[in-house]
Amino acid sequence: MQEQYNPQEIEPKVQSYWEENKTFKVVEDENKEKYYCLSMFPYPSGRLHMGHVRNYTIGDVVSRFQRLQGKNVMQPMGWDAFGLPAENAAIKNNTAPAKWTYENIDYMRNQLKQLGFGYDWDREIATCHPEYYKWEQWFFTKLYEKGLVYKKMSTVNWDPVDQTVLANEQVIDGRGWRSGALVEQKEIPQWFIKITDYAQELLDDLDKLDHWPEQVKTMQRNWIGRSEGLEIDFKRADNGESFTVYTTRPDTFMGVTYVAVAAGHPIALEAAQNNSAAAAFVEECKNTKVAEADLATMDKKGVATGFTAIHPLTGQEVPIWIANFVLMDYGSGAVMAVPGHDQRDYEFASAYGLEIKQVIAPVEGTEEVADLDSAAFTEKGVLINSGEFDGLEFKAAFDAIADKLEGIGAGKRTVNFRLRDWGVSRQRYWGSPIPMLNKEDGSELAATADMLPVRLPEDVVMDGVTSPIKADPEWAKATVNGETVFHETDTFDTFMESSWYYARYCSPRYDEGMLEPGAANYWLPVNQYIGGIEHAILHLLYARFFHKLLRDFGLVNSDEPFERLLCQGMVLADTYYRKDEKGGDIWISPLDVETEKDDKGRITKAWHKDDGEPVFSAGMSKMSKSKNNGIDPQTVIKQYGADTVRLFMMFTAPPEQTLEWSDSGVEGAQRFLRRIWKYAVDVKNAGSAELDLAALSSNQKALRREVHKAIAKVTDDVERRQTFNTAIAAVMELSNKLSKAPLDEAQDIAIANEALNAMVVMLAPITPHMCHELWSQLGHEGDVLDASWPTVDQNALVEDEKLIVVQVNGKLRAKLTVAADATKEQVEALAFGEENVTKFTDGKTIRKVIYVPGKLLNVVAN
RNA sequence: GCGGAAGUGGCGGAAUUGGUAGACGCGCUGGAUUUAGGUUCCAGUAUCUUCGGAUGUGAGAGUUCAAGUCUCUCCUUCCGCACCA
Repeated sequence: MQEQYNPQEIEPKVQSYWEENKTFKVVEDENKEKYYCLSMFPYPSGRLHMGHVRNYTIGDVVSRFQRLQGKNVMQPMGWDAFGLPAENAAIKNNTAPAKWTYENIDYMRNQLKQLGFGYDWDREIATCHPEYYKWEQWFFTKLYEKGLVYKKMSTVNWDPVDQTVLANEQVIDGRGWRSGALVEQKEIPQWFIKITDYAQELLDDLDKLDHWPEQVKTMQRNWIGRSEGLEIDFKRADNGESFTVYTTRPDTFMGVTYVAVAAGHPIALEAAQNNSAAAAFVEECKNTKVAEADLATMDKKGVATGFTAIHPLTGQEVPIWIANFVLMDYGSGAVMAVPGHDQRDYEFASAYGLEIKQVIAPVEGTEEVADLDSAAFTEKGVLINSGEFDGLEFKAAFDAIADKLEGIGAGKRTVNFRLRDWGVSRQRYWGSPIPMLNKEDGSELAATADMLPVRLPEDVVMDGVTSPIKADPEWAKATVNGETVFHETDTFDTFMESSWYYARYCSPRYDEGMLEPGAANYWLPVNQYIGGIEHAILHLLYARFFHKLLRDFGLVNSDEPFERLLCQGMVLADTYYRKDEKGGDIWISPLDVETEKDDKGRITKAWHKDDGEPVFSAGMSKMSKSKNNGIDPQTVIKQYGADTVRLFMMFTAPPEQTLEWSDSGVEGAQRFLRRIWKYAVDVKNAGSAELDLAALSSNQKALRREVHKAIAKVTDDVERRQTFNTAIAAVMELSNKLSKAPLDEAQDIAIANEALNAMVVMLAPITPHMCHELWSQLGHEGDVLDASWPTVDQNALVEDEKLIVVQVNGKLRAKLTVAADATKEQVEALAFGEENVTKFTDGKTIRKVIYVPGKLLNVVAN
């Protein structure tokens, strides 16, 4: 056995072993418990970044741990290969998105192999392959047949110079990123999938997801946003036409002093025709981004339409306004405004001098105050100034007003969802073509089975503005039953591909259908899904939705795709900058910066390695190109090896928190691996001995207790708590103790061997290359992955003595070692024998003595 | 704006059910080994201190024998918001 730990030699050797032995290839096996561990597949952007390394290390640790539990583990990997960045890169590098993507995939696959991740590469998929998107297109046509897909006009960001649709990301400060033109809103026909039909089930089934983070479930609940309210019909005073508003607060109905409609609402458009102020405002509202955050933070602005509406109960006329905060896509595009009891309505009314009427008063006995001179009173309370409804509280008022309106045919109780139908049309090239056909008469039909897949041409030239399949009029032409039809030239939202890839991994090459039923139902649901918290809402909601669609088509037999979810945190690094002549920031890579510290370890100086001139620290932020603080995994692997990087990632922070990159932390991780290696060498040189429990001295028993305590803690930390950092800390603590223990007597050596074998297996999921090598060096036949996880000897955990903490008035005053079965009286007697206890109780009356058996004694005295 | 999360030594973090705050690692200080640098090993390392102790988990209040942990108010930072993936 080599004296020194040498990862550069071990890692390629072990990786070849895995490859040659197909160690991670799996097939369905009814005799074994299955475990499907999935990490979110990457977008093939070029090179792996540290966020990927963290994500996939967690997945690999879980997979290898489960395999060591004897399960049939599937861990696949693939590529979320469609998307906007490929188009941009292709334009920039004068290549085609397909070529760029495939090259990236080849490079990144190799990087993943160098990190030692145990994937079944025979299951690899790339979503841009026609064999993959074919089935997604097929499924879409089935959804169309079932009425779950429809076309409607919807708003997009429109660049009037480039004559193209922009993604939100391509709109910077309200302007197109290439042209610099002011972006407009434009309505174009787009395809939608009826996710709202499943809103209630998507909400209800969150309760089944016991192993999802509570925060993710809460975010999804809020996103779905179920509310119970009332649709109310108002009639225009001038022409009697009615329009609908939706409210969740019908109790405030008698406080309505105006009505607000979105700029795209028919009433707004009508007003714009004969009112120049309204026309100008409608025009102005076109110049905003479609992102919700932008809408919500805009100044509340509006203009009167000049029309009035009749309040259905009082008969009063209230003005109709156009307001920029009313969303056309949500509800009916119109709201009733109650400025007394809604803060947004209040601000709008204050700005435009509209009436503010109080109709709700605080419930008596509460400390709430309604001061309508400063703000709206938005709490629920008692109705006032509401005629026959005065004195009612929220629930009673809701029902009374709903009954009344339903009685006169002016209202209807409704359940509303904030969730909107899923718009899947994108006007971009690098995506799966939407398998729909347009006839010359304007009607539509789904692509027929023999037309699938509708192939995206890969050998194209990007002009930077128009999608190649839109630019080529020949591409769209097709014939159905002798009639000329035109393919839809929009492509799918890339969330379509990522909504079902987890299922395709079960039968990735199956060509008879979307999923091979036996395989899908063997492996699904995914036992453990791992990915970034940024996907907490959209991706995870769409995938849950898709799973329910697959179920309703009989393709899977479960209700939910992901049993257990872990959302890992971001990877941060130091940022440093200098100012250029114009005062702009020049970001300097942390790799180029050196620092000096004072005798407390605080950084006192930082300078650039090249010129020695000072640089400024801007703290830690997410690794990114813009801050120039990315650390390339490749460089670090080359220097320290994959095991060190994996260990650092798992040790430095719990998986769900942000992780701060630190070069010295990486060195610390390597140090630990070297110590383990050295300990293995020492133990091997000491020879072997049979463990004889009866022959153990009390020190040996105590050491062995530490070994088994560590096994218990590591097992619980990895399996239940998923706090890999504390699991590693426990192994470090154990290794510190072991390396200080003697290796002289036979039983010293027996315990050391037991402990070393346990440590190698426990570390195998995290640092698999080193442990693979150590396992065989220690004389074991076969792969460490086929070893069994160490078991806790409960007898070894039994303690003869306990440490009792003695407090006086809650402050620590003494520590006692007592027999494990000592009674409260015995402990108390011992405690009062302690000088430091009597010192603080002298002259005081003992009020109470609290005893927590085996742990703590607190004397309350005054 | 709405929604979610997090604030503990010089730093990353630990404390799992309300019971010894700071495990483990980094950094730093001192020492040993080394021609030197690096490596490795040993010891120390929350703050203040009259050396008895006192204080200390973002700020302020509360519950409790006991609060990092529970309750309320506030502050700060980070993440998501439907066409980035």
